[in-house]
Amino acid sequence: MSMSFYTADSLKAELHERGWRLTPQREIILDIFQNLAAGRHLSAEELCELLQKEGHDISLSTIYRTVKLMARMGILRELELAEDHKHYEINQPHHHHHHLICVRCNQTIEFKNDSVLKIGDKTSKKEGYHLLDCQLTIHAVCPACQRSILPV
Amino acid sequence: MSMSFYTADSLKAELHERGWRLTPQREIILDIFQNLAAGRHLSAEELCELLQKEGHDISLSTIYRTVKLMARMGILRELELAEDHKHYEINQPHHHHHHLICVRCNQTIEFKNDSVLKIGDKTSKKEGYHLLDCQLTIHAVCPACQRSILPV
DNA sequence: AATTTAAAAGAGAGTTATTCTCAACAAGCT
DNA sequence: AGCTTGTTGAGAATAACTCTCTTTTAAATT
Ligand SMILES: [Zn+2]
Ligand SMILES: [Zn+2]
Ligand SMILES: [Zn+2]
Ligand SMILES: [Zn+2]
Repeated sequence: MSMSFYTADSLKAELHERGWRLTPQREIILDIFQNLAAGRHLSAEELCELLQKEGHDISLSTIYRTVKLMARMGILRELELAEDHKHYEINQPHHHHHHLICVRCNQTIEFKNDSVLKIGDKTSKKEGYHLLDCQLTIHAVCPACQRSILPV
Repeated sequence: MSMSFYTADSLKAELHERGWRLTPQREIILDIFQNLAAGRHLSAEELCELLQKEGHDISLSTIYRTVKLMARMGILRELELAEDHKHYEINQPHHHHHHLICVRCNQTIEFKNDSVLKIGDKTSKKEGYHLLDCQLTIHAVCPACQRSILPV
């Protein structure tokens, strides 16, 4: 699994390894995710608003490019919740969690489970893959929706 | 977990329970997925092409509506692979599998792991949710992409 | 078998998250 | 300081998916 904490310098080093550059935008976005409350995740739009609130005008194009880049580097987790857009959060194995989603009302519960990461480690190692992240997504019907007779 | 095999009759019964109807379109689409090779999954577009090849003209609207409906009933699994669209396959616990995806080239390996379903069962039961499906998605870098110096 | 009612299908427009394009800019090397 | 090339920003383009509305039809009722 990738390292659990990135500084501007370690990000710079890892970018340079691949011939890429550390820009102020990338540094600021990394900083936002580093300082996000545990368990909080942002969509591209939410990240854009948060950046503006803090006085940083970074274009949506750059935001989309940066979170995708960081996800592919293993710095961010790309979460597919039951919505029509992606969420991102910093990738720290210690705070690893997974999602239990109601397919009717989309209510989502986060839960932890240590064996999931072990399965991910074992499986990727066996195939020679370099693990970045693993996510268990459970689709189910929540208690409230089980009681309701309403369609969907 | 839901039943592992649906006939037209059992689908009809389950639809009627909720005041819904069994249409020829729904029956045909169920049949397609029942007869799909194990491990094969279809996008909405792919399903549409396959239906046309077999002489069934079902509109894309209906296809999108039907796979979404069947996923919410637990009949189909909705897979979020590393592409820009969803895939569907029949939901049979016996053939349950999960996905190891290269974030650079999107190559996907399917693998089985019995404990994943157990974790899903335990977690949903604990929260009072009715389990429909659970999927472990591993994001990683494949051996070929580890060797390549190319960006992305 | 005919009637009735509401669910579902089909066609196409509409939505929107995300990607693409390209000119202007700037990080980092010499 | 100058050069090379990766990156940004703005907006257009893309495409998966949903919505709207009219027509059709499943299936319950008479
Ligand atoms: Zn989360
Ligand atoms: Zn619910
Ligand atoms: Zn599969
Ligand atoms: Zn690869």
